[in-house]
Amino acid sequence: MPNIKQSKLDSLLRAAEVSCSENGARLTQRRRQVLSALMQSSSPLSAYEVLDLCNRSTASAMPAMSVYRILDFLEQQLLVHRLSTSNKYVSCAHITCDHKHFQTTHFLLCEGCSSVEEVDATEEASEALEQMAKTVGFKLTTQQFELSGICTTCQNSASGGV
Amino acid sequence: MPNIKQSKLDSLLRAAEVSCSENGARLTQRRRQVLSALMQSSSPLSAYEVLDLCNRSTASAMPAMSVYRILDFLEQQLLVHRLSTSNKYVSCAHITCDHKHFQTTHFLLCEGCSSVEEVDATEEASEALEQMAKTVGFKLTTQQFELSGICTTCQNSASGGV
DNA sequence: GCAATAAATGATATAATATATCATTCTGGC
DNA sequence: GCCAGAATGATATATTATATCATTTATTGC
Repeated sequence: MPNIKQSKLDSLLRAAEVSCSENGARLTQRRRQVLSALMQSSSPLSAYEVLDLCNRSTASAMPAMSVYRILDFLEQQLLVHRLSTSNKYVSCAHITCDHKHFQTTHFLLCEGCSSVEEVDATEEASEALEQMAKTVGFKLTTQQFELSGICTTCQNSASGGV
Repeated sequence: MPNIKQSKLDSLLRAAEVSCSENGARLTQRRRQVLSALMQSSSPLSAYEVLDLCNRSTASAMPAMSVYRILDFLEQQLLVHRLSTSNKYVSCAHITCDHKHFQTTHFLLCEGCSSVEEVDATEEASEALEQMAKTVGFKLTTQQFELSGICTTCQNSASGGV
């Protein structure tokens, strides 16, 4: 499960903290706990899965309510993304770099290992979708797409698992 | 709410019945009731919304369990589609025509009036998305996309509603 | 530093959504 | 009519999410 180095995790959390303070927000202990759980997971987590992980790592139990509140907060801060097709959450892949979402984001969800790849939309894809919508008079506003498929690793391993 | 003519509804239901029997399945009274509710709705409905509509139109109350079962059935028959971004259901737009889903289907969801437009993917869109996924080694399997936007009607009415 | 204020969290209740399971009814083939 | 399988009813319960008020923690102005 912790397929991430401690040093990496620390630097991610530090970047997240900076990002928050730039918005006049605080990355509190609880929020750090939730974000940390997501960062350490190799796959998206439901709110209650996050809750379980948090309550496994600390003595003081966190109420479910807090997890929802904190996930909302982290989402607003663009530190996590909510995958609406599965009602689960992933930490943002852009926390360490510039941490901007210039264009539409695509999430590639592996059906084999449940991993998620966060990629920016290509010009071609955005245009093709816009054009398609335009033919029936629709003006797109979607900023996020969730696509299912098989990742490289799972394609190469016949079994399909990790 | 019933923005569909009775004659139209009847022909849709008849087509659905034929489609079922071609698969060796039956469109029972209950199933017809559920499908009919979705056909008459101008926007996607949650399972419990379907339930309410069904229970408004008949004397004998339907248990929630049945609605879920029947929605699963209708989905397997490709008579309804489940929108995973909202956990709601819509009746298939292809029931009267050939009723086939040759390629990937896109659902255009209007943020103004909640209407849904079901369209087939264009070559360009499919290719562009595949190509994009390919750059990170993903092989797409998604057959359904849900895109948010504003429909023609809502674009033209300043208020944004119907 | 300290009271006043706002932000965050805790605690609890409950709403909304979905599934599991077994009993009963309906249907078509014999 | 009887049987087997399909469909539905009935009930319980799991899962997910929100509402609300109390309490604690941080921040600000003094």
